[in-house]
Amino acid sequence: MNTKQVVTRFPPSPTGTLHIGGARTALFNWLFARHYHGKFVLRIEDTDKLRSTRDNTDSIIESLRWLGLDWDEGPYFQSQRMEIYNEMIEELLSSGNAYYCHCKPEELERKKAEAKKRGLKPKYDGRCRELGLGKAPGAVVRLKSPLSGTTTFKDLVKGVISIDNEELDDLILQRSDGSFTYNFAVVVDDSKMGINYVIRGDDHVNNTPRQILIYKALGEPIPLYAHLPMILGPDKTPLSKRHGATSVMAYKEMGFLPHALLNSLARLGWSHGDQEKFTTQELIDLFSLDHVGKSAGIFNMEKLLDLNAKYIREVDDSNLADLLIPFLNNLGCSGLNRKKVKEAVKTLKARAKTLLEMAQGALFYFKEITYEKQADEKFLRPEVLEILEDLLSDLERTTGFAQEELEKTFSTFLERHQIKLGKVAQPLRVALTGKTVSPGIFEIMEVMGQEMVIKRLSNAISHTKSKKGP
RNA sequence: GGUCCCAUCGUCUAGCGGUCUAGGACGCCGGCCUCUCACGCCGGUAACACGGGUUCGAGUCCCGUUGGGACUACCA
Repeated sequence: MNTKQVVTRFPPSPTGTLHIGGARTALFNWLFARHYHGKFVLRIEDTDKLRSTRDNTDSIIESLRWLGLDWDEGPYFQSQRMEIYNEMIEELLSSGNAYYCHCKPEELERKKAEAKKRGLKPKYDGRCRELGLGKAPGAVVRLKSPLSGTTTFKDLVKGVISIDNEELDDLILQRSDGSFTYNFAVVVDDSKMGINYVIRGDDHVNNTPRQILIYKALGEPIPLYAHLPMILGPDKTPLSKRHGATSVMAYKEMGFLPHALLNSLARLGWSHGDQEKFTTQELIDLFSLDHVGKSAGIFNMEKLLDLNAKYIREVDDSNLADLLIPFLNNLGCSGLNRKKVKEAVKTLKARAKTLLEMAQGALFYFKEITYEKQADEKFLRPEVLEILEDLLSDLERTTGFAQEELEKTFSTFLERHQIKLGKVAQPLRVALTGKTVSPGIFEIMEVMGQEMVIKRLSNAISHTKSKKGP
């Protein structure tokens, strides 16, 4: 039995915000670590000084927190680990597993182009490999990798993958400006941090043999790998900024619940029979790499929307009100009465797929309304004036504004006029909300309260009267 | 070009040689419910890329074809 603790990691590069693909990678690493009661490490790969920003780092961290993906160690910053990389370079140099190369970039470029033209592999020719060159301005450090043989690893999702070492050339570990390359830094960090499961995007499979070679040169144990399939946009190309909303924070702003996103991400590439909905605990208990699919998938917005709607319905009214208030504020509603928001939420929760949508649907409770043109023309007609006026006087007279009481008031009203509810419901709805679509009229009347209902109804009546003309 | 990876309904997927005339979910289309819209409920639509093997038997294993994708940087 292997008693070694599982250690996974998520190493975002702060050259952008956390996007859907990154979030899924983080989630799988997190789930795997939690499932095995292991450790989840966060490491910021900010070696690209030009493109890495503090804002992006903060935003990535905020996104992870929002999703509820907590880490046990870190965040580490690669930019603060230069001494370690340097030490490792020295070690490789002295063990003969790496060497200085003095070749000029332009020269290499030229050779590469030439090789390509002749249909050969554009790889480094190993000119400086055995020269025993020393440090010099413009020199880089290269890995002395095996010329023959194959490098094989058993990917936990893809199976055995092997590649001839001939395909790999002596890759650069340290650049001429002293900085370190990605493949090198990753291996050093993963190794130093004790990462034993590397779960990452599919786009790294080709890097894996190179990294394994570095582990071997370092004499360090090689982790187990699991490569996750890519997430594609609707056009079947890898998800990118072009696809609009790809950043996790954008989903927050659109009114998605973090758990809905999480659930949705989990189901993209992983499955557990026919189950679609999972609590976080179920995800942790059930997650395993052998039910991760091998093929790339398209991120399905419709399904996320549906899941989000389902989860919204599960949140209790009071919490939902708290979640909704910021969205309402953004839409210009201030000084909100929390209790009224809660009552409003009750009427809206089955009708909104996102918090934003719900806030928009709740606006008529909290802001002055305007009549939608179509609604106005179709339902606020002089023919219904008489009925509306009579209804208004009934509503003014009644003392009960709870739903059941309103229903009673209405049934006697309808009986007196010998009409069906359908006849008054739509005009009344337009009068109260300005729209033809809303929650049930009794529900909204109760939430609005007598005063507002009477005011809106009389406004609608005078508005309709004004249409008659002289 | 080379190397590597991938291939079930429109989409996410179940399927780990027989239970598959291929199941679930989203979407879409009907219906019921009904004061509108939703919710809910009921029903329907729709897929194993192709061709060879292996086997008594293949969606499931092997090979090839085709089609996607990744990598091929002194980016990560």
